Amino acid sequence: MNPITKMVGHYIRRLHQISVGAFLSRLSEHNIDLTQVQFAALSVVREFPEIDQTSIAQQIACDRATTGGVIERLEKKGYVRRVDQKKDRRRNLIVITEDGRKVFENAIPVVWLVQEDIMRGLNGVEQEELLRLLVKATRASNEFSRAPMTAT
Amino acid sequence: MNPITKMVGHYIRRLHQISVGAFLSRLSEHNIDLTQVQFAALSVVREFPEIDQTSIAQQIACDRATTGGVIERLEKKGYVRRVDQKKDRRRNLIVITEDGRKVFENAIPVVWLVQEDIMRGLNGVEQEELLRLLVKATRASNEFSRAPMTAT
DNA sequence: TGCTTATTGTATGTATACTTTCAGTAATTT
DNA sequence: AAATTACTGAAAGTATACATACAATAAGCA
Repeated sequence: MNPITKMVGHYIRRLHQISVGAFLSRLSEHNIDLTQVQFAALSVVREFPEIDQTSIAQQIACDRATTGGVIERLEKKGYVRRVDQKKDRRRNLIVITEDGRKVFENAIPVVWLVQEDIMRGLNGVEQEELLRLLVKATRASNEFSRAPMTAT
Repeated sequence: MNPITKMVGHYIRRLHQISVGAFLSRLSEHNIDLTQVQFAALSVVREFPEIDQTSIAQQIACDRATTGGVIERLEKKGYVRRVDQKKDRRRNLIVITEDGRKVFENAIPVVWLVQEDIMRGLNGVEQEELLRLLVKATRASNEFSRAPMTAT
């Protein structure tokens, strides 16, 4: 018996693969060109009208380098704009565009379907319990993570 | 309230980040140079003395391209060897080396510590329940995944 | 036997996700 | 005011993780 079949990390990796895959196929079914992380970034940019990349990184729990790439791809698709700021010239302020807002709103109902896809093997009680345990475990280890979430 | 804070996928991604991070720091504390996936691949190569890349891919649930890269890095470190086969010249047989065997065995106890790290916020009952739910959800969605696990 | 199909590994391109390092800029301290 | 420290974004390097396409090879079938 292979030791990996008893390791949580292995199943977390698997479920992450499944989650990413389900997200992509569901959204492309609806002709929406967004990844999971791009959706997360867009949701933050929408919520906070003028936000810089470092703050986005903290909200979506990616590091600055990764977040920079995510924003770059969103910008290339025309869903956000980078605005130079005069007050602090190190920072880019990221602003959602009309296209970005539209795509995000179209994506929301589809994204809820993905939740079902991921947990399709579990009944209602189990689904709630999995979410609860994931949140609890994540919260407890958040501070030990390289890119901790600093927002609630 | 940001919608991503209610999405399972978001927490699965977070816990995966935490898991990968914990794995790397624990193992580097013990001067072992292995990633989670490399460990998984090594464990399969050890269990099946003469195995080809596609079969490894199925066991660790990565696609062939990704697995090729993993094996390449393990080969570069001297933990596995690629052996040309005469019977079927498309296939490489992957064989674990003595170094690889040693590293793997040293890694095993450290890897168990990682399991604790990941679930440090949960009590014993919750830890078992999380593992159970992860296994159940993964199994149910396995067939829908791009790189399904074909081994038990 | 010859043709078609399937399989294996690889190459290329994209997207996360991190590390380190760096330049430019701002804030703080002396 | 000058020096130090901190912050911001970006660049380069590594490792998954996929899609797609391809060449070489093997297996199946007519």
